[in-house]
Amino acid sequence: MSKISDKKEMMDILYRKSREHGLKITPQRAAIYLELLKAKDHPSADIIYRRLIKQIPNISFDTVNRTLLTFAKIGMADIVEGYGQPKRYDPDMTTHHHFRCIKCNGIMDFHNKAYDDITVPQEIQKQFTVLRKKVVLEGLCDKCRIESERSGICKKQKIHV
Amino acid sequence: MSKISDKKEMMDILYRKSREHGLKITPQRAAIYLELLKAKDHPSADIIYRRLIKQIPNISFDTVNRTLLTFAKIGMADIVEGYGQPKRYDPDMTTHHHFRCIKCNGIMDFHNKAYDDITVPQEIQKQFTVLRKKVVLEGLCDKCRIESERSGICKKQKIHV
DNA sequence: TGACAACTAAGAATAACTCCTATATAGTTT
DNA sequence: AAACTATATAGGAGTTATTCTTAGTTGTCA
Repeated sequence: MSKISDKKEMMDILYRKSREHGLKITPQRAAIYLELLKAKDHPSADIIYRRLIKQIPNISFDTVNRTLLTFAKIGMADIVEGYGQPKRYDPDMTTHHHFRCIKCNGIMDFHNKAYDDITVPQEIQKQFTVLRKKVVLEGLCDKCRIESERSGICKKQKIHV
Repeated sequence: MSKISDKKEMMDILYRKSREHGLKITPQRAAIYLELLKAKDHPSADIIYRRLIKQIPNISFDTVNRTLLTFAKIGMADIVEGYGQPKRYDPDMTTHHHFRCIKCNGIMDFHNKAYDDITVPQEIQKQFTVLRKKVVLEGLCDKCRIESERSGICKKQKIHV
């Protein structure tokens, strides 16, 4: 749930950042960025691709994937932490935090002042240059919790997460 | 840097957890678990596999991968947050936090009382069942920072992270 | 407006799993 | 301690996600 209010302002980011890094602004790149801004679900390259082919039927997956990686490199998007499987992108570059459901892998953004203000320990500051900090909460979303309960508390002898 | 002092105690976990879930203790499984305990680098299945074939030459990658996933399912290992690419495992199940280098992808564990004690916001508690919480710090490790600086502050027209 | 670095589509190649199947074996049960 | 059986295994095939290659195209800057 990115708090992106002004799309024009966001497109300025595309122009400014592209210029800064000597990158060209192509129709594909602009479309990919708009699609990412629109998305609230931390989409993978494949999902963005599938949304885009409706408007640009012959865009290639590689272009989408490459462009999203470029956005991540120049600080126009973040790759959100996942646990294997496809990379997922987030156009919200402001400090925010994540709740992740360990069952459905859904990630929910949230903002929290106290979390924003955590201080980096001395021992870490000495060894590393910290550019970003975030709190990751993990557990079950309501939907998955209810499902787990419905499917029986704990069938003995069977693994289930 | 997992704080694992007593390997015998850790092997007990293998026996206890396996029994709990009706899983068999095979030589492969024990070897995979020992190898994971030994590792301090949050290895991927492939890395564990390559370390193991030295002692068990005909072990299959699938067995290693499947077993590590099983460990994660029954709470004997964690899959650490990654950004695409292979899943990486951590045998340290105690609450701890991560620093991740955005360049070399190295992950360093650290413990911090203040971070352990952060409280989950009401809005999250209402919607989700939080099972775990951790702070993820991201940036550059010393090695990569020095390398970035050496390769020029910012070659214009070139992207580099 | 022309040079050229950056970009593109399409498809091939690679990486990282994941599934399939026939065989083997751990942990009972007898 | 032999038989049983659910689970595990090796090896290879299949799948998914990503990256590379190539030939041709297009923004940008001079």
